[in-house]
Amino acid sequence: MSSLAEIARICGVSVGAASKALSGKAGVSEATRQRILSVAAQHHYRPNRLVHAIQSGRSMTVGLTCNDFRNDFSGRIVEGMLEALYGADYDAIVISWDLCVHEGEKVLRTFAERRVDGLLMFPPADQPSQAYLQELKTFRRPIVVVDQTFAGVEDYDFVGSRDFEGGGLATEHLIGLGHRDIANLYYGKTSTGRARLEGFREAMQRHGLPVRGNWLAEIGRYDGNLDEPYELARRLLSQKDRPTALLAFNDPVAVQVLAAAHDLGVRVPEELSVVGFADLKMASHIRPRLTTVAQNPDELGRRAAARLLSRIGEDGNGSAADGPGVVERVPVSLVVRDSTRPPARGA
Amino acid sequence: MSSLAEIARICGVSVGAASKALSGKAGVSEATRQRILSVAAQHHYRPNRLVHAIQSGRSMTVGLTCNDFRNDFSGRIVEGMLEALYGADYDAIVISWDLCVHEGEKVLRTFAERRVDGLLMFPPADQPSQAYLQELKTFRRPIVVVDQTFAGVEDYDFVGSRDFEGGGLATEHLIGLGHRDIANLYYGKTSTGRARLEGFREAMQRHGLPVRGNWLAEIGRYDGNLDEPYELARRLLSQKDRPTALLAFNDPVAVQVLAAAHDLGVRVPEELSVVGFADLKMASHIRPRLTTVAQNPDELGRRAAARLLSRIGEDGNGSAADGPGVVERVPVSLVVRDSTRPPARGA
DNA sequence: CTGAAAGCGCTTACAG
DNA sequence: CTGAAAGCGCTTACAG
Repeated sequence: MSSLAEIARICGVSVGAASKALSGKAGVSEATRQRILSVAAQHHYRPNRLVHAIQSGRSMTVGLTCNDFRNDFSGRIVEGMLEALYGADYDAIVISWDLCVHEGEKVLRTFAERRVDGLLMFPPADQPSQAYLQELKTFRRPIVVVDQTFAGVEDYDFVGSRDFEGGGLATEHLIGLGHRDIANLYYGKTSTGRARLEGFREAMQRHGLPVRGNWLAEIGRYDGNLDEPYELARRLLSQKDRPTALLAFNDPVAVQVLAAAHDLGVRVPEELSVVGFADLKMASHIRPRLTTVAQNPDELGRRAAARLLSRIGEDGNGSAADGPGVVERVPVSLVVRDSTRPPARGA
Repeated sequence: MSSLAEIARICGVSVGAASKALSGKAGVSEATRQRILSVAAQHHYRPNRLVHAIQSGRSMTVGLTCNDFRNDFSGRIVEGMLEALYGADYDAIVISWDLCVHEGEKVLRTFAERRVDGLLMFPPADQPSQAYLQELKTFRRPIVVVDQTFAGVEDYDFVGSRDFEGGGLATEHLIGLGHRDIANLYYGKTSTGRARLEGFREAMQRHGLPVRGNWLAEIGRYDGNLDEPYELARRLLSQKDRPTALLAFNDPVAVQVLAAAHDLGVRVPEELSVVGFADLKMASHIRPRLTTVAQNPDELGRRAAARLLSRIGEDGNGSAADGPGVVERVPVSLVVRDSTRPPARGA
């Protein structure tokens, strides 16, 4: 990789002159500038941005920790982020959240040592260690938490979805169809899961409908296989007094509900209405097409990145010191498809 | 962010001494070292890795371009890469491939300016511009292409799956079940799609079975909605002489085939056997569970990263100059589930 | 054991 | 218009 010094030497000028010529600054004759420019192009000269980062104190990079890239939801969040960052000439250094949980402090140290200008945290359900939270405190740069909150990050900016409203929307939809016996397969370990459940509860209460204990199932372990959600759904649907409708934590869980119903011979939507959450691509691909609460992951990612960039712009290490973070909630909307319909039997 | 100079000043030593103490080098008394260490810890001193990158000529970062993070396949590749990189104390600067296609040269320039030590390219179907390929040539660092090849990158190292064998495996499975009338919904725009089709062709030929033109459908446009694959499947299955089995380009396409079959009232697997490719999570979640050719994306990612790291280790700008790149093919395997069974009517 | 100096690749005031 | 020098934050020979 040819250096400025080489270019300067070839052109017979000082590095200072070469620097000015290449950066478009005044102080060199047009002839000299052209000569330098052409030599630089010939030699594929690429200015070393690391130097600029050191000199300016801005690395023009942000750290990005993501829980998993395996689904259409987090993937689109990441894409939204990358898009917004790219537009601001920023790049992302990406580390998977798994590593954050297991070696969290080390990961944060890496980010600090690489002098990222800010941090985008897309956390999963697993609560990070105390050491991690501790290290976060000493991370003197803006942080934006995305989608999910957890204990210890209340002070940072947050961009998420209107999960509570989403839970309400889904419930209202089912109640509007005439359902009264509504089950909920929720994921209490995450802030989103709890909010959706609360939205459900509140809507049920508003309509004077009871939330029955045996129609409430909590997912304890959420992994890629989704074995537990499947089993829970199966158990729930095997009961004598089966619900006529079910709200799932999200689309993948809803797919497990469909699978369990299928395996038990319970027809959807004839005998059971199912609502998901997220509106992943799969939701409209499977049969029956899934009714779900659509989120806007791209927007989530873009807004999170935009907020971080604006914090970085504010300068003055806009970290926790500034007091409680700003909370932004992206709207959700109900998408009605084929997995819901009025109940067959009277409630 | 406190600097070494500050730490040194506080301790009343030279920066040189502080540097030695913190890096564990000899040349400072144990007492001094301890003092420096404790002051550094108190002030949350984080060495500036950008400086180290400049001094050593190694940034300990690699560029990673990915076509889309939206699915379980590419996501797991990326995770495999991040895992391997992290183990070698490397980090990834991630840019989405979309940007590579549209502003490819600019993206590569960014990587060059950030002095990444190598490049992991996970390309999609879209052929990048000439300007991009041109810029690639002047990128004097190792490059590893993953999963998919395209014209102009034959000289770089490549890590992909045994797509050809996979196509053969799937076909042999169907033939073994007694199918003779096998359709193929393929994606000719990608190297993987072409290889799978060839594997199919070769297997059919080996068994003396004809590949019928009207049972061969090429996907022209592959996007997230998969509207075209759905339509193609629908048309294919609406023919008078319907095939008894169908090979899909990949799992998402197979899901569209299931949807089309469902919508036409064609029962799977009773009237139609369907085989996918990839073994995404969804494959075992949907009903009927999908028979598919399993790939190993994590391994793909890990191997690609390992190969890149080894090239970087070799030093001497191991780029195209070294002649044709090494090609590595990760094995695939058939996973038989519920979407395939012997044909009902005689062939 | 400790400090002063050079150097990594650049930019930016400051002299000629 | 052009060059020499200082400085960004560090490391590493080289003197004391």
